[in-house]
Amino acid sequence: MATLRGDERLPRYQRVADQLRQEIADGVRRPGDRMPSENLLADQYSLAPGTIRQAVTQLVSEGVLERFQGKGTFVRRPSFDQSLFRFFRFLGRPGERLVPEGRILGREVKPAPEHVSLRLELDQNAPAICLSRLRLLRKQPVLLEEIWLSKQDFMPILEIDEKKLGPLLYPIYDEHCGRTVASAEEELTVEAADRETVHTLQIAEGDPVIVIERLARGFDGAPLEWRRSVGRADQFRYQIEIR
Amino acid sequence: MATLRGDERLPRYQRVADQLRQEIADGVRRPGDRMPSENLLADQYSLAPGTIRQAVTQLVSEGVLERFQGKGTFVRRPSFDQSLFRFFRFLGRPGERLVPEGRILGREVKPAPEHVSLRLELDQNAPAICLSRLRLLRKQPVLLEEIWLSKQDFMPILEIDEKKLGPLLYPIYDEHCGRTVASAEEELTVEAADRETVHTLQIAEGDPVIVIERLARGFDGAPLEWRRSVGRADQFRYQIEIR
DNA sequence: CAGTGGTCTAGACCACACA
DNA sequence: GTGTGGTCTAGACCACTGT
Repeated sequence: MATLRGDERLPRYQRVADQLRQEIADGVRRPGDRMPSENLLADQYSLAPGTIRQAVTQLVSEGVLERFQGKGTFVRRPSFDQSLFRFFRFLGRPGERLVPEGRILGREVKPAPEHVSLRLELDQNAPAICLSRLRLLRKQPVLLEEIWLSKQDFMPILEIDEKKLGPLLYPIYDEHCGRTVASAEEELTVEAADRETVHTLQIAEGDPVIVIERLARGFDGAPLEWRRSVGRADQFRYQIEIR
Repeated sequence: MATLRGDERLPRYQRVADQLRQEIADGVRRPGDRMPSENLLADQYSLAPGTIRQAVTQLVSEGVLERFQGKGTFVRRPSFDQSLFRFFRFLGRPGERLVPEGRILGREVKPAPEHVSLRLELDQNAPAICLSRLRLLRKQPVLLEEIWLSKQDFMPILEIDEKKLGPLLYPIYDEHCGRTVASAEEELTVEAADRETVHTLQIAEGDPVIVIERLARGFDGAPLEWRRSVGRADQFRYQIEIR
């Protein structure tokens, strides 16, 4: 028997949805987990199955859950890999996807600059983790990334073997820190390459670079990671659908 | 009494949704129109109100309809203005929105090149309408656009006063041609400015420009307009949310 | 087979807009 | 008050998955 928390003035399906979403954000239910059946939830909350169904439908449309007829309802595994691949035409034959190599250049703990601590909602001067990573394709550098994390939440990152940090970070946040990235906001601009970038990306000074700033959030909307990626503009391609 | 068309193997709410969506794409119901009440639709189709509700809910989540409690359900007026504004930081104080001036440079009828006729699903060598437009901000050119339309569907565009074509085209497609743009796919790349662009945008040869290719579609997904916009990269900023 | 989600029905009552 | 959409119930039957 589960208790329905939250504001009593809200509709019941909304309160159920909020509660389940929070359980997922808190890691009580993890990506891939199977949810209780709708009938069981209905019994537990003493609500009609239709009401539970409405709550689950909302979480499905938010991308938090996935339903499979006959099998059950599961916490969705977010896959941000695709979003990375949408950025760059990463050469290769059309349709072919090359996994870019990742090389960690730095891993430090230091106070985050103000524009980072503001977005991550950290206290001013609170210690933060800063990673630098270079991404290469066929040994060619294409993207330089600066990644900021709250030290408090991502401590295990400091202990992990450098080789494992290479290609994909979000599964590591998930497995080692219990934090799942569920959504993100990105901002794209074009700038002229500065001295340092010129060197690491092996381009000419003043060549255009694409700058992608991303704030990644958990299922409950709390900010988890801020990153700034600088890439060769001549390799850049971004596709998007607008509704 | 309305007849339910479409594949009988599909669920009824799906067939209702398809039918209503098609009526909207065909202009039988126009943006801003009020839909029949859910109870009336239920009577007309001889279905339970809940089934109609499911169909309407789907169209709302697609962005085709809007519900207002107590008032009714309406065909949504798509507003693509905002998407234009998301592209450029258009200077001004933060939050301020300057409406860019639009100046038509050309309006011709000619066969579309292959990459255009393919995307607009036109017959090879079928006549098409091609508009060139320059967008300025505080008298400063920022964006050069090449816009392609099917001649058959957009004939009235050829007769309209040039001044009215200036700022916003989509309301004109709507009012004069009965075609509503409901969604679009965009692709962004960075290129070096060519001779012609250098001249019209008043930048230096080789300066980076942002290229936005857009295919706009109607409510039923049929392609309506293809455009290629070239803008100053130093004015460019794109914000997007990923889920 | 039993258990899951998917569709559909036929109501009840509530909240809001408008005349 | 009447009519709209919003919430909620309590079922029925179907389609699919796994045992």
